Amino acid sequence: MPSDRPSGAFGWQHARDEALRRIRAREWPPGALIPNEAELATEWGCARATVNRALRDLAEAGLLERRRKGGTRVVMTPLRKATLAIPVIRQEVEARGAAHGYALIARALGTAPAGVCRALALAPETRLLRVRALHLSDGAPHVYEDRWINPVAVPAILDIDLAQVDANSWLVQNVAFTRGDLALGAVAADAAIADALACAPGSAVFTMARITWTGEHAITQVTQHYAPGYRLTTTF
Amino acid sequence: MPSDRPSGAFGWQHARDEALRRIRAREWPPGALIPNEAELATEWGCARATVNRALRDLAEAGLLERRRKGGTRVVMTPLRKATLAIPVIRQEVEARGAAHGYALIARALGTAPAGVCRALALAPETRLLRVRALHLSDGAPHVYEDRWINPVAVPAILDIDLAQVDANSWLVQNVAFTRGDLALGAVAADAAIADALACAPGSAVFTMARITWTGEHAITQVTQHYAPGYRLTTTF
DNA sequence: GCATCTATTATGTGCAGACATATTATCCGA
DNA sequence: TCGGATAATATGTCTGCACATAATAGATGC
Repeated sequence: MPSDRPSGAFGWQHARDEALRRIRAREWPPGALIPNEAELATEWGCARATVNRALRDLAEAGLLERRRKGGTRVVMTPLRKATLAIPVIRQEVEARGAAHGYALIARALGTAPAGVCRALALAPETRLLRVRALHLSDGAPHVYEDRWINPVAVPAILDIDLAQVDANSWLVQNVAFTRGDLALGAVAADAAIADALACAPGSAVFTMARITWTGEHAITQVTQHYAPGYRLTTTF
Repeated sequence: MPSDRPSGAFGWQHARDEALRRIRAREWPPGALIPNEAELATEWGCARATVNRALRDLAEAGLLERRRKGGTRVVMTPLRKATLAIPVIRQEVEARGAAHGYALIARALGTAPAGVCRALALAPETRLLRVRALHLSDGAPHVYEDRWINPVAVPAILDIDLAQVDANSWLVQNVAFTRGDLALGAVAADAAIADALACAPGSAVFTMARITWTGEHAITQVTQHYAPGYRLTTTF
C-alpha cells in the first residue's frame, strides 16, 4: 500500500478549499487583505504556483479580488454568478426525451425596422432575412421564435431550406460567432405569439432575446417566446 | 531597448487565441481530435504547461472536451454559456445611479405550505419566517419579493428589524451559503403582485426564484417579481 | 507643499522536469 | 471468443526557479 491518499501533495484544490473555509468562517472577513502567496505557500507547504492557482480560481468565482502589488482581498459583497447554458432548442427538447418538432411560419427578405437595425449596428433600411418559426415538444407548442438574419454576414443562409432545417441549429453548426448579447424578460402574448403557442392573448410569456456577433459584424438577432409555464433553471 | 514587445514569450493567451482561430476556421472541425499538448508545445515553441493552460481555458468555456489518454477534441455543438450576475437589488439599483427604496409589506412566522417545505427539503409543517417586501428605484416600484426563511438555519434573522434592513442585503452579508438553485420565468401578476408593483392585474411579470443552501441545510427561498418591462441582460 | 522619479512588492506568467491518474489499447490465457 | 491483466499514452498537477508587470510607497527636487 503506497499511501492512504491519492497523492501526498497539498494540491491546489486543497488550497482552494482551505481558503474558502477561512472566508466562510470569517477568519478572512469581507474586505480583509489576506496573506500573500509566498506566505501561504510556506504555511501550507506547497509551491507558490499552487497557491496562485487556488486563489485565481476563487477570484474567478467572484470571492476574491486580486491586484498586483495591492495583494488579495476578500470581496466585500460576495456577488454570486450563475452560469446558464444557452439552449439550442432542438437539443434541449431531445435531452428531455421529448420529440422535437419544427414548423416554419414565415420567411421573408425585406428592410428591417429601425429598432432592429440599431440593435445590430447596421445602417437603417438594411435588407435582412426575417424568419418566424415554431418549435414543438412532443407535438405541443414550445417556443415561438422571431429572427432577423444579416445575409451580408451569412450569405449561405439564403440557400438553406428553412422549412426543413431550423435556423437555430443551422447557424450554430455553420457560423462561428465571437460574442453575444442576451436579454431575459417577460411579455404579454400578442396575437402572433398567442396564435403560435396556442395560448390566450395576454398570457405571460418568458422571452429570451439574443444578438450574436462575429467581430463587429452582427449575424443574427432572435427573440424566443416560451410557452407559458416554462422556467429556465440552473444552479450556482 | 530590450525588445519591441512586452514579452518575447508565446504566452498562454496567444496559444488560446491560436487554438480558437483554428476551431473557428474549421482547421479543427467539430468533433475532431486535436494534436496533443506536447506536439502543440513544440509547434508553438512554448512549454507544455502553457498549452495546458490555454486548452484548459477553452475547455472551461465549453469549446473543447478533454479526457486523459483520450486526448482533446473540439466539442460537437459549441453550446454557449452565459454567466449572469445575481443582483443584490439594492446594489443593482444604486449602480444605475438611482435611489434605492425599501418597504416591508408583511412579516410573519408560521407553518409553510407543503410546496415550499418540499422545495427546501424540510419536514412538512415546518415553521418558517415569511417576508414580503417591495424594492423601489427612484421611488417607483421595482421588485416585489416573497421570501421564506428557515429560522433554524438563521436564528439571528428573528431579531432583525426587517422594516429597516432588507432581508436580501442582510442575508448576503451575514450568511455564507454554499450552493443555490435558480429559476427564471414569467407569470401573470396576481392581486398581491399587481398591488405592490402598481401595475394591472394580469400583467406579464419577470420572475426570479432562488433557493440557497449551506451544505444540505436550506437557508431561504425567495421569489422576486420585477416590474413590467424589466430585462435581465448579460453577454456571452 | 507638490510633482516626479525610483525602489519595492505582490501578483502574473513562463519554463523544464517529474510524477500522478485516468483511460484506452493490447496481449494472453482459459 | 471472451475476460482480465498489463502496457502505453494524454492529460492533470506539483515543484522550483526566473523574470515581467502593475501599483504603491518612499525619496527627491523644486
